[in-house]
Amino acid sequence: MAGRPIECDRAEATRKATIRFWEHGYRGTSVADLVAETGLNRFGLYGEFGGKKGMFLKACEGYADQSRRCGLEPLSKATDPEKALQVFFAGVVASQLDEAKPHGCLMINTLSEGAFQDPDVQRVIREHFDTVEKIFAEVLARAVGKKANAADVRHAASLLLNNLFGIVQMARLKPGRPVLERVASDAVKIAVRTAKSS
Amino acid sequence: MAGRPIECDRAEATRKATIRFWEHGYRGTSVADLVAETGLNRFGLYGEFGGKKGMFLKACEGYADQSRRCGLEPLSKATDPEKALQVFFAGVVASQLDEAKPHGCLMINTLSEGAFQDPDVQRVIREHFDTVEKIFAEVLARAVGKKANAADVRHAASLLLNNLFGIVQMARLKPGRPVLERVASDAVKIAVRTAKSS
DNA sequence: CACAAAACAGAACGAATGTTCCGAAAATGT
DNA sequence: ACATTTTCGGAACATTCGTTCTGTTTTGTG
Repeated sequence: MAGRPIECDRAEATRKATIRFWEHGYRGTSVADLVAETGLNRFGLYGEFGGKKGMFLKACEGYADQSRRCGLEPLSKATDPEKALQVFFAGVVASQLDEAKPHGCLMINTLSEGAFQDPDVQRVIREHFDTVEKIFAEVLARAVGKKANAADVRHAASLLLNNLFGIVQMARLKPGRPVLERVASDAVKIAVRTAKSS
Repeated sequence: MAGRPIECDRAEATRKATIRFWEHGYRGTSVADLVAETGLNRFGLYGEFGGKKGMFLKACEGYADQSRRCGLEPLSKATDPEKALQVFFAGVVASQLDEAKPHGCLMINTLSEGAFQDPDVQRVIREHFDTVEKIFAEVLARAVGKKANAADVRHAASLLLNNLFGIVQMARLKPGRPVLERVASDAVKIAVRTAKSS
């Protein structure tokens, strides 16, 4: 039962790997890159994460978790739902324009990558966006009030998710901050209006 | 001036290569794949296209060209602009749901791939979406009529492009045809209304 | 202080990558 | 028919890929 204790800091390694995957994608990241970036050695990488794919899964799970904790939880707790949505989307735009971060969103990037074909990866991504859409719907319902129609709210949430996808992709073309901000702002206004009208 | 005549059909080879890149991306397509798919041999591939990147560029150019010819030209020529936009977006949805075609859109897929970092590739993609947005704006202006405000129209075109991006990404999650169709339909309605209101 | 257990560092693996090169085959011009 | 020119088919190239394996070092336990 004795033995050398592990050196690796799983959390920190996952964080580093996430950045790398986020910026270069699954295919664009080699195990050598991961070793260099995370400080792990191959032994640890395979022992603790089960290789490249395992590491990618952990990265995705962590990213989704963080996204929901930082972005979505404030939405659920907000007293002014529409305002909260505006803040959320403004945050998305700001995040996309932040040059210190990789471009795009790891979840959305992965949607159009080969890695999405993997069942485990697909599960994480789908689960994430299911949650996002669900929370959108919940917040929209609160914004509308008691007379909310469930179908309209669900549809408005789809619109919102659609625009979220759009904004992140659009940001890659660097159309300028005002354009993105107005698109984001309008997307929220329109979604709220859609959720109301039947 | 004599010599064996070339066997390769450039147009057909480009078409085949386009399918492959569209489905698997730049990174996910190897030269061996291209050789197998197009029927070209390596000699022809390098001689006629200048290698993998050259082939990808030709594929992108051809795809953009075809997209504009089939999707956008009807928009420009339409007598009923709003109806034409509806038809256009319905076509996009149908295309995304068509299981005979690869998923997504080569242009949009490439936006979030490493290949987008290449200046030549980036030029083709940007040019394409500039054109798309410009035609959206032109059609929206016609839908609004003489009293169209240029800034509003431009913004509405951004909204439309944003939703186009969204729909294509959203389709990967396979949310069901009705959802996509309603998102598409609403996106057009909203854009037209936005272009009108000042 | 040994002994065993675990992790480290990196060599080694076969397969796949994009590209280049070369002998064989084929078609044209004389 | 012959020589020349060009393509063909695939071998060969050096890298790089993800993964495995093998000594060596470091730790905890008896």
